[in-house]
Amino acid sequence: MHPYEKIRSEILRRINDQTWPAGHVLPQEEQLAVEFDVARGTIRRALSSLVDAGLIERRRRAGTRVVDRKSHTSTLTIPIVRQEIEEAGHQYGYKLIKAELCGAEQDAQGVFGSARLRHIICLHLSDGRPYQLEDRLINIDAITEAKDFDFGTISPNEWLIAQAPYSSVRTILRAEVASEADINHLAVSKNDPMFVIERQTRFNGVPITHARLSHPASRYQIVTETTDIG
Amino acid sequence: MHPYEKIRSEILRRINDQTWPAGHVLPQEEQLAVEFDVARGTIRRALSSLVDAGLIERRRRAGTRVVDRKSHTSTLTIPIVRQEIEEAGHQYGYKLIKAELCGAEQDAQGVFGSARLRHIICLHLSDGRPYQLEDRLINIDAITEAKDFDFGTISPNEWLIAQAPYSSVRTILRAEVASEADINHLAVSKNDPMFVIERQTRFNGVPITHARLSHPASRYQIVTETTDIG
DNA sequence: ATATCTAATATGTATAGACATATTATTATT
DNA sequence: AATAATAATATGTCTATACATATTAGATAT
Repeated sequence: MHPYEKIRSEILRRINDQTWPAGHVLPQEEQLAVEFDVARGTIRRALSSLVDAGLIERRRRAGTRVVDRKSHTSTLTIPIVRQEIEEAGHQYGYKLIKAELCGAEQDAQGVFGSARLRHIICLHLSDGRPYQLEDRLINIDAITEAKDFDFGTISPNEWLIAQAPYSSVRTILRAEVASEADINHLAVSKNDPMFVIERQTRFNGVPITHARLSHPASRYQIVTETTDIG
Repeated sequence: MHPYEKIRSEILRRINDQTWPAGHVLPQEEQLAVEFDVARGTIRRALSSLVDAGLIERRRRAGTRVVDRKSHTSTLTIPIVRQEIEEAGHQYGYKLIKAELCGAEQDAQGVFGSARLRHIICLHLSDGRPYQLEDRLINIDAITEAKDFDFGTISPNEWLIAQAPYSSVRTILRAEVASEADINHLAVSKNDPMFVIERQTRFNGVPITHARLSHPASRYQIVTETTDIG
């Protein structure tokens, strides 16, 4: 165990046992460096990982204080669907349903402005069973190669991640009742609940793509686990 | 803009425009330090934030390589429910439905072993309207104060976060059809979809609490946005 | 060929000192 | 009493150097 890890553990202990309760201002770096008999840089290393973990906040001149935790944060990882299915040990299948050019009329949220779009609907299968219905818009003014690409065998999901860089992603998670399209393609019934992921990516502010990914609720859930920094 | 930020941007640019495609091994720290005319520490600062962003991977002796992105990661923040409601500008309300001692029989997942438990069911309201139904088990062998605490006015959610430290959290997100309890307390109908958050916290490996938080799907969704490190 | 030991090496950690900068607290001015 | 200028200060960044360590590539032995 490195010195910075030992120091981090000790500080964590003091936060957890309320020696340093929420709102408490910690001793400054120089003082901690003296206490633990290390260089200031080592103290900074320990503290910065506690900042990342959301346990403390630091501000110049004001110092370091223990955060009053009002939320749980964890890292949400949404793999590309083929990967997800294959890692679960199943056979991945893909079917293109529709791929046509369109304009702003399909863009219900109006995020793409006046850009020309391609509208793609496709189905991802796990062991031949419908797993995810993908309904996607791609900005072909930004990704010109998307205009004529044949999505018959490669899904837009996969193609885009290899092709188009993105710098920011907005993800919405929600439950919905099965739509007409869901019922038609995902082998679900009227009134069945769906787990829907909506995702929008941008590159340097320019909207690249918007996707609605719907799953039968009975066959889908998202699990996240925080890493324990004892 | 600090030197390390400029360097990070430049490296990011090279990754995005495929100068350094997925799998490519970057020049080593010393070489980058010469190229950008900075100290090695500054290069490390730039690279480590790209590691955090999931864009590169580093291994001793093997070097630094561009990750083949197979997933989108973002930070999921689940605030405590009172905070969530009040920040949306609504009036928070709380109602205890049930709070009794029990044993392992209520622990469907069997995570608590033979620990004694307290089983609490309560309702969170937004402007008087049912918002979230909380069904929780607390390990009273680990949190002894929970045995006799009166949850009549303070919700276990809030009480626990102030009381009990946790070091790891497992969160499951899923869609379900309304259960009997949901229908009884959340003003939803049979067949209505629910958005369910299941959360289990541990402290140094000991299970502290398990909660099932259900919301009417029509009134709830989770939004996450990655920060753009252009 | 296969397994094991050995050396090379890129990243990881720690130190110590200098300077930068946001933010707060104090003082001076209106 | 409110506002603006000024000084103090804790954190943030950068440098330069030394040593540690995981991992790999090559040499050696089985």
